[in-house]
Amino acid sequence: MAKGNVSLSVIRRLPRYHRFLKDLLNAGTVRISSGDLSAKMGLTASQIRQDLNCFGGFGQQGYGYNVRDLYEEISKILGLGKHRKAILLGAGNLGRAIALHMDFSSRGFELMGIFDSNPALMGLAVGDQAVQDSAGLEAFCKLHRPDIAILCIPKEAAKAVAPMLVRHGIRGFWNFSHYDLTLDYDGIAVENVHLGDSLSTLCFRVNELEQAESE
Amino acid sequence: MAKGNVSLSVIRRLPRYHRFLKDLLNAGTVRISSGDLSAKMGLTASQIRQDLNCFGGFGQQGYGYNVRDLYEEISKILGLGKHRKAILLGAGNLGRAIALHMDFSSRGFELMGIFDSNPALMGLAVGDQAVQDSAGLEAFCKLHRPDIAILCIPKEAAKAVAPMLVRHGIRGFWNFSHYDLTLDYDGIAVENVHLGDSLSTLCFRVNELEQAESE
DNA sequence: TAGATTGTTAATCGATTAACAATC
DNA sequence: TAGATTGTTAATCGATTAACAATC
Repeated sequence: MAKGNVSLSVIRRLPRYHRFLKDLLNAGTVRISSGDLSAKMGLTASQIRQDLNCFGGFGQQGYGYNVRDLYEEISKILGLGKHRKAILLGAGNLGRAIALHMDFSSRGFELMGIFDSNPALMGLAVGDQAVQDSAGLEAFCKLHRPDIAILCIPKEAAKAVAPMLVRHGIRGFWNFSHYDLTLDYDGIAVENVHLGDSLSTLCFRVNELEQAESE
Repeated sequence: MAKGNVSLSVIRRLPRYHRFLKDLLNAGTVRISSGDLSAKMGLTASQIRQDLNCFGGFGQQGYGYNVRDLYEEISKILGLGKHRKAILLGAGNLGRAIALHMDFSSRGFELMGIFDSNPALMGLAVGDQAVQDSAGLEAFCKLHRPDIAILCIPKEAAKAVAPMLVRHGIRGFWNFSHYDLTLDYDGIAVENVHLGDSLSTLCFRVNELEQAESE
């Protein structure tokens, strides 16, 4: 399945393929060619074939790709359905929304615990969980060995807690904080979600379009 | 200031420069060289100089860059501090968190209204706003002419409401839904935040690291 | 078999990095 | 002036696109 090192650009497109294939599957489509899929997704057919062939030949000449097979292959490649253990740090607005809004289980994760240091939030119900005191976080990690940590805490708190998490075997961070984990840790997967940066980018692009218009 | 067309890769780095410069400014740093900044940010000095020179020569040979000046230049380039009008569609967990968590005003936006179609949410207070009925959305748009719409609604709802928003002059979408706006509209800025895709990518990368370890 | 479409190699394009002359 | 560091051009690298032989 895996073929050496696949570039991050390719990997980042996989979840999107996965989504489109799921829709096709739900719509009852049995087969699709790279050409048809490219039209639906706004990519080139070449890129789709190139991307998929990083992982193996899933198609059939003259026919295209079987939607269900390809969907399941990509699920496997992504490693969804592994039930890794996740913990969430920070039960503020964003943290609570992430806990309630995301479908963790369909993406190979189980949310095992929600932690915060604010006494006012202790015991607060968030979905089927109760917010726990960060004071117990290290003991929890020792006992349960979570695989990934979701950081919905301020920059300084993230910086302070990260070494402990790494020491206890955390393998990935889903990082909503402004702390630059990538710079300090090696061999650990970090996915940054910088919402503020995204909004700033939108601001730039709206201005750019407006300027182009008035010229 | 603007120098023709700047690539999206460069633009996406600007908010990050902006953040680091703000930190330097708060720390009282007066000047910084591309070399020092590159070490802090994990980039090459070359790239920093290349990026900045898309917009003009902000440095001084033999000295480097003045932190405050550069910070303000980038603010200007991004167009922060313009007070554009934003509306938020979808007052679910994610929508409410975005409304409460983001600092819109420091990024050139003013959140003018929050809309939802769920009767149970009507009038609910979210920060200093109350959730309004989507039934009144078109009239609101006609009257207030919002610049951007934040979509925290399901795919089908996004698809249904987008044409109306575009008709009333929306210039940008901050899109948290799975609807692919980019495919249907031209000349409108779309920033997608696909949280699910990001989580799936993390899943892949954690697996990849683990496999590499066991080899 | 003929038509369609893949898998894969080669060509192109764009982005990053290196190098260095200009200059503060 | 000498040292430092930019702005900018040239070289490298990687990603995307095009082309086509293989083959279902």
